[in-house]
Amino acid sequence: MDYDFKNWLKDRAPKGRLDQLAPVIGISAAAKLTKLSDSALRKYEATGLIIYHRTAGGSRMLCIEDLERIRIIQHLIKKKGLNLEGILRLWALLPCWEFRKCDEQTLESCPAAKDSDRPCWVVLREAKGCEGVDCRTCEVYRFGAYCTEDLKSLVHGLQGR
DNA sequence: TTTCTAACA
DNA sequence: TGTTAGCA
Repeated sequence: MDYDFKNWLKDRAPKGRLDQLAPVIGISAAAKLTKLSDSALRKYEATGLIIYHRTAGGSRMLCIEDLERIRIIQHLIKKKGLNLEGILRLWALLPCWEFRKCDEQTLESCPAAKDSDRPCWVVLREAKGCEGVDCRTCEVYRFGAYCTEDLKSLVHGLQGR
């Protein structure tokens, strides 16, 4: 298998002049923008669905893609009947080693690759880390949010069907 | 203004 | 699931 996840992601992720991953607003402003409470947004983070930026002082900061991620979570809850735990488990099934092209040895010893309950970014944060990669910029974390609608079509398309 | 917890709809 | 209140 040799899927071009980076290009796929480039086509789906929100575009714009601004860096989509740069922290731009605090949680209070984000709450107003999304019409949710700041507690609800913190709950998403506590569950493991989103990794917010933190300021030096420890306050959460959100980027454009975080807002898009919140929109997707809302869609999955309201339209698809999932709950927060369900979304987490769905994302836990992403084959992260395919995205990261881990070698056999790395894959064998990786706790995230064996865990079907929690996404790799949750597992590896409480464990060691993924070769020092920032999960926020990782394709697994980012792709996960966008794949839920058409992961199958991606796979079919890449197999030339 | 932010953090977190807990009660409650 | 999400809001609100109370607190530091």
